[in-house]
Amino acid sequence: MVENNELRKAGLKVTLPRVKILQMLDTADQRHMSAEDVYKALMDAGEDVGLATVYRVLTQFEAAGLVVRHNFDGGHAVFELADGGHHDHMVCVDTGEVIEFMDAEIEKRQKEIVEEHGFELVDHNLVLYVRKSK
Amino acid sequence: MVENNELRKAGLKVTLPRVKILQMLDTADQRHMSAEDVYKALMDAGEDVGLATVYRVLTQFEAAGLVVRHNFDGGHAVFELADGGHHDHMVCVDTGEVIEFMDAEIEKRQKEIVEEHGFELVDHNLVLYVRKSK
DNA sequence: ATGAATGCAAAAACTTTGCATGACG
DNA sequence: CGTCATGCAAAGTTTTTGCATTCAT
Repeated sequence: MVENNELRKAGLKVTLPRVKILQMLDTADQRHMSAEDVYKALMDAGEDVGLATVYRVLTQFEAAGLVVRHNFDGGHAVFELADGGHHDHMVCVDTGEVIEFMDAEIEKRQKEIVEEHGFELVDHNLVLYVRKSK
Repeated sequence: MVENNELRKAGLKVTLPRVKILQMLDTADQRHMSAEDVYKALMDAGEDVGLATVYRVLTQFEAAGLVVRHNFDGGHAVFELADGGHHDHMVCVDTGEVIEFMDAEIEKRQKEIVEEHGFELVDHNLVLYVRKSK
C-alpha cells in the first residue's frame, strides 16, 4: 500500500482517516478538491470521517508537502496532490475547468524580478482566468 | 471634490459613507486595505459607518471598477484603488509588506500560453511570496 | 499503556442579508 | 416625496478549536 509509506515518510501516524483522505485525493475524478468535496466524497463512499478531521488532515498534508493548497477565487480553498512537479493553473470562468501548465520563461522572470527588488522568491501563485475563444 | 465625480461617473449616488470610504482608500498609508481595515480607519477618524456598509460599498466599487479586490492568502480580501494601470503583487512573508510590479514579458507570455490552449485571457492573478534576502 | 488522532459540537473569522429608519436628488 | 442607502442585528460560510473518547504503536 503506497499511501502508508507516503504518510510515514511525512512523519505522520498511519491512521484510517489519513489513508482514506489520501486515497480519495489520488483516485477522485477531480484533481482539485475542497475540504467539503473530500468530505462528501468520503461520505458517499461510506467512509465515516468528520469534516473537522478532513480540514485538520489536509492542513497537515500541506505542511508535510503531500498536497498543495490553492486559493482560487470564491471563499473556499482547494487542495491537490503534490505529484512532484510545480505548475500553475488556468481556470475557465465559464465552466470552472482547471488546466495545469508550466512555463519556464515565466518562472525565470519571476525569480529575476524578485531579486531585482532585493528579495528571494519563497513561493508564488499564478492563476489565469480564461474563456474558450470562439 | 474629485470623489463625487468618480462616484457619479460610476453611476452611484453620492452618499456620505461612499465618499468617506473612497477618501479613506485614497489617503490611507496602506494602499491595500481589508474591509475591516477601512472600517477601523473610519472609526478612528470619528466617522460613523457600519461595517456592513463598508462591505456593501466596497463590493459596489469593485463592480464599478473603482477598486480591485485581491484574495491574497489568509481568509480576508483586500481592496485597492484602481489607479489606472494593471500590476501584480509581491508579498513579503515576514513583514506582510506589499510591493507592486508589472512585467511586460510575463504579461505577454500569459497571453501566448492561454492562446496556445485555445482560450482567451479574461483576467489573471499573480502573487509572488518573497523574503528579504540576507 | 501512552501519547497522538478523531469526532462532535461549539466558536471563530469573514461576509452577506432582512428590515426599519434615514438621506439623496 | 419616492426611492435608494444605511445601520443594526441576525444569519451564512468556511475553517478552527476544546474536550472526551478512541486508536496506533
